[in-house]
Parts: sequence; structure tokens; C-alpha cells
Amino acid sequence: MGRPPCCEKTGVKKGPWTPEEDIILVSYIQEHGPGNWRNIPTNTGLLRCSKSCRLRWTNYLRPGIKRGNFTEHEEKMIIHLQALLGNRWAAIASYLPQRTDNDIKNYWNTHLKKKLNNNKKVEGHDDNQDHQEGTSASSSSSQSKISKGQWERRLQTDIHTAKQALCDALSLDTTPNNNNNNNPPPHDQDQQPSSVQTSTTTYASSAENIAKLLQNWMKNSPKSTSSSSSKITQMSSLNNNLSIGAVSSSSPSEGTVNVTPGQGLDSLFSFNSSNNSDVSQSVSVDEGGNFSTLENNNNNNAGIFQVESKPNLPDFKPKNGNFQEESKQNMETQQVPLTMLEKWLLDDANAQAEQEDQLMGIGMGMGMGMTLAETADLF
DNA sequence: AAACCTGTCAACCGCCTGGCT
DNA sequence: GAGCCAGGCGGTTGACAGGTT
Repeated sequence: MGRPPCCEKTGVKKGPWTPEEDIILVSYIQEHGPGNWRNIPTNTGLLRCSKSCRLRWTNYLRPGIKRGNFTEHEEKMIIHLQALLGNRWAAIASYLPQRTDNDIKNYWNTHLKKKLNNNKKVEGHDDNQDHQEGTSASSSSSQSKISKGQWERRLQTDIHTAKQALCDALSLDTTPNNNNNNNPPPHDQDQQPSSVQTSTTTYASSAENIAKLLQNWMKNSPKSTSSSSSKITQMSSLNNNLSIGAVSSSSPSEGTVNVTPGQGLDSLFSFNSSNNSDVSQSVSVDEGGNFSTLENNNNNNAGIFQVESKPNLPDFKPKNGNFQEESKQNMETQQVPLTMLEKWLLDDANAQAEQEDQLMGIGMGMGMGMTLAETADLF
């Protein structure tokens, strides 16, 4: 009974990915671009399910992924988008540049849910919490008990409440808490130099992830290398294709590290060996594919690189160009809706009357069969 | 020091959707 | 239109790390 597995159970490896596997996957995707996941295990020799490959890529290896602590802004965005969209993590992720749906989901489940529950306890019972907490399913089940008119009105109220809260959240970012500046759009935050970002936010590009993994792998390599010399040979050949980048420390005393693409892994390791210093470095990837540190501060986050990655990493551009196109598309889909959302919110603050009309339109749209999510997509 | 508890997050599972034949 | 398939999504699990007793 049930659906057959997406791939043969036998001979499929499960569990955490090794750096070797990561490299093989990245190299293959660099060559062929993402997609055709089903072919990847057979073409690369990876003993992984195609889904596993896709997940590993989208959640971890894909360039431009931001990892580490969520900013206050992101947190509020998640809370309010969750109120708007329910547990549609992929949709929510589309509004949060460089965050994966899995990351957001995990963050919600581990941090925000708890936080909201605590707030709920403090504030006592709050009707709005039904919307904050409820998934679209739960709210729809309660909605099914009320008349359509009530449902629409309640939906409008929900949207209005969420909008208001989201507007508040966004405006928070423009308060002195944010150090700067001229009401930067939230998505611009990721484009700010690290010097204006909160020091607690740690960024990591996929290259950095891989580099870190490679470093760990090297530490443990005596075991793994001896057991898999063929893999090493394979990796060595991959080495020439894998353009994660190599490092030439142009001015170590200033903490500046420039990374030149395509020089192989050895240099990459030396790059990471600089982690041993007490200097925490922010690394950016410029449009020419060069890495460079953005900032050198004296906190003691030894071994942690704060990386600002920019979306179009030429290093990872596949020969067929799909990847760059995808990155571009990602940025478009990530930024444009966000900008529109903000614009909508800001307009909202200035034009309450128009907003009512808009909401009525939304409500009517809903009444005409649009889902809440579809309506949200209009934003 | 050891056992236990708790939090985090990468990865898996199974269902759903949309495209193709 | 039906069936198949690949990819996408959300819920859940389990390994691991760190904290507490």
C-alpha cells in the first residue's frame, strides 16, 4: 500500500552529508545546473536519493543562503507572514531573501512558536492569537462555522491586523534600534555592508559552508582518505572544476583576504586556516567572483566567518548558464514581492481610505474563490 | 563524572501538484 | 481524460550539543 518510494531503498545512503558528497554534488550542479535531480545519483555515483540531493542543494549548498541568527526584522517578518499565510513556509521564504523554508520552519518551531506562546500566557487569552498561532487549516475549520459574510469580514480584520502588525514591525527597523539610516527597505539590509549589520548575525555562504566542511573533513581525513583513495582521485579531478575559490592573503595584517576563483582546494584550506586567529572576518563575494573581507573586528568569534554573499556567484555558474539565471530569478522573486509588500504597507499608513477599498477588493477576491495565499501573492 | 533533559537543525517521509505522454 | 513521473512542500524525526541535576 501507499506510494512507492522516490528511489530504490537499497543502496541509498541516509543521514548527514559528508564533505565529499557535497563537493561531488556541487561540482555536478556547477557543471549541469540545478534540476534533473533524478539523474544526479546515477551520473555522479552518489548513493543518495534524488530528493536528498535536491534538499541538500536547496537547503544548504545553494549560493546565497544566509545562515545563522535571524535578525529582529526577519523574526517579525516571519511572525506576521505566518499570520498572513499560515504554515506556508516556502511562500514565507520567498519574502525573506536568502533564507530557506526549512530554516524558517525550524526557526518558527523552535523559537517563535514558543515566544508567541509565552506572550499569549502573559497577555492572557487573545483572539488574535488564533490567527497568530493557527494555520490556515485551523482557521479555515473555524471559519467554516461562520457565515460567508462573517468570514469575509473576519478575513478582512485578520488581514488588517496582520498588516498593521507587519507595518509596525517594519517601522521598528527604522527606529534608532537600527543604527541607521534612511528607512532602508528591509531587503536592503542584506546589501548593507556588514559594518551596519548587527554583530550577532552570522552569514555563511555556501562556499563558506563547503569550506568549513572541507576543513573538518581534512581534520578527519586520515581515516576517510585512506579508506577511499578513489574518491580522492575523483575529488582531485573535480578540484579543477570546482571553483569555490582559493585565497591569497593580500594583506593579512589588515585582515583582508581576497579569494580568487578556481584555484583549487588547497588554497581553500589555507583560507580556513586563518580561522585560527582571533580575528573574525566578514567575507563578501563581489560581482567579479572575488571574495573579500568586509570588516575585521576584534570580537572573539574565533572560527566563525561572517559572510555576506551576493546572489550571483559566478563561481557557481554552470556551463549552461542555468544557475545564474536561477539565482537571478531567485533575487527577483525574493525582492520584488518584498518591495511591493513594503510599498503596500507604507501606502497603507498614508491612505487608510484607499486601504479599505483595497481590502474590500481583497475580500471580494476571496469571495470569488481566491485563497488567502493567492491574495497574498498579489502583494 | 555520569545521567538526564532540552534545544537545535539537518534530513527524511509521504502527500500534493503540475507537466508530459 | 487517465496515468505516470519529477519536483515541491510541510510535518516529523533523530542525532547531536550544551546545559542541568
